[in-house]
Amino acid sequence: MKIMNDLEVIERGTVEVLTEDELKDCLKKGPLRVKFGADPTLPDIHLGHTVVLQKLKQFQDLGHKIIFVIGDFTARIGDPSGRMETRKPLSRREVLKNARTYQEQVFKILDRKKTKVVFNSTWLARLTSQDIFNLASKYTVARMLERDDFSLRYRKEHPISIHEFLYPLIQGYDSIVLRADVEIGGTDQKFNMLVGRALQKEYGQKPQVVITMPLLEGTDGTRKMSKTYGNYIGISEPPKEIFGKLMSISDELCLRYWQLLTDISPLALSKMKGDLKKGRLHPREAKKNLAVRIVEMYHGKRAAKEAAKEFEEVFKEKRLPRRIPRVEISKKKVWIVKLLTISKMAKSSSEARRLIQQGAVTLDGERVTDPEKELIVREGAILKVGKRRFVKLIR
RNA sequence: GGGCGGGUACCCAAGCGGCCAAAGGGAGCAGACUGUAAAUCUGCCGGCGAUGCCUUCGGAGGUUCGAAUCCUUCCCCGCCCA
Repeated sequence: MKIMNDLEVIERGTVEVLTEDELKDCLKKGPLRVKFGADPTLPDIHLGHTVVLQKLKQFQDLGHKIIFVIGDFTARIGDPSGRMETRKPLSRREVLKNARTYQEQVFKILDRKKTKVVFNSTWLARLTSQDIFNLASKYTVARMLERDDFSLRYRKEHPISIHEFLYPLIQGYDSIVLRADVEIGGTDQKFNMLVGRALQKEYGQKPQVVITMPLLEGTDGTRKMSKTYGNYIGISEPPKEIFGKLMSISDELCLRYWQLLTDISPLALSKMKGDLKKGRLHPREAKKNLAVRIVEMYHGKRAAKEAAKEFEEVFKEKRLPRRIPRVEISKKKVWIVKLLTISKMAKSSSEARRLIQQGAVTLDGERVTDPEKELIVREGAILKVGKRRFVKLIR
């Protein structure tokens, strides 16, 4: 009975479990070793990562052991998953720095006490070329080319480097070393994780159960959330930012975010769906609740409340934000274009001119339309560019 | 080793002697509309105190009144044959 219940919790929200039967068997045998790997290629983890992390948390709550593999070695090879081109290799220093912030952030979700953190360079850096050849002999080029991203690149005559073929093998080797019972990752990791399974078999181990989680769409609603696309929300961003970004997602995304990013029960979710459909709940409210909930998760109740309040004030009541960056102006008279560039509101004076011409600039609520305008700086004057960027002028 | 095709702005991609700061698309930014929605529409989208000037089309030279476009050379990339 307990097993059936655990199974239900584990499977909720997953895309695939390979295979369910194996998972059941494993559950019978007691606590599982659940592997989760992350290559510290970028310093911040964003909401997209949290989908998998929350699943891991559920495993922890059920009493299983999480092995968090920091791919300090693999990061330097570069995961080819979903890529149309080879990744640029990272320096050892960058990787280590990223790894540190990763850990900090990951434990906002995971229970530190129930997590074992390992660095895969510990064993991977020690492999001899002999070991690597041996490993490489366990898999074939044809099977590698089955992979979507590889075959696409191959067909399009884009380069594929040999080391990219090695990547899945190396990652799979982690599973062998760790004797993983289960590995969890996004759907983009399916291939790599399956290679791990195949290799475990080759090395005489019981193959790991592979669980894939959906990839979260970014704030643009189409592509997966990723820093390179600039459509991400980092969990370490200021509450105000997280709140604002969440408020500007589309209504369709809102429900998806509820489902994947919060611990909302299936029941509550379907109720919300119904309410939205029947007009009992305004989409904006649903979004606001979501924003509050998520900020709460990473910054606490108070921050969430404040962010919500300020949001209302600035955008609904058109009031000024609480904290406005100050810029000191020494001269009494300033050319507007200069003012915009020195206050970093515009990257170049060409851009400053453009913004003025497009009517994006106001000073104390008054629109500035003349790019040649010389203005007298009033202490505490508010310069606004676009809808949300403010600066206070100080003498 | 041989043959072929390429390197253009943040990305994709046209242009192949002047009309090119360089078509088109995407991203981004701004404005309108709104719920800071999304979608849509419009504009902008190298730099410069700026009706002009300066720097860009892989690098360096050259031809020409004039080069992203032609020539030489170098670097880089892909494919095919071996």
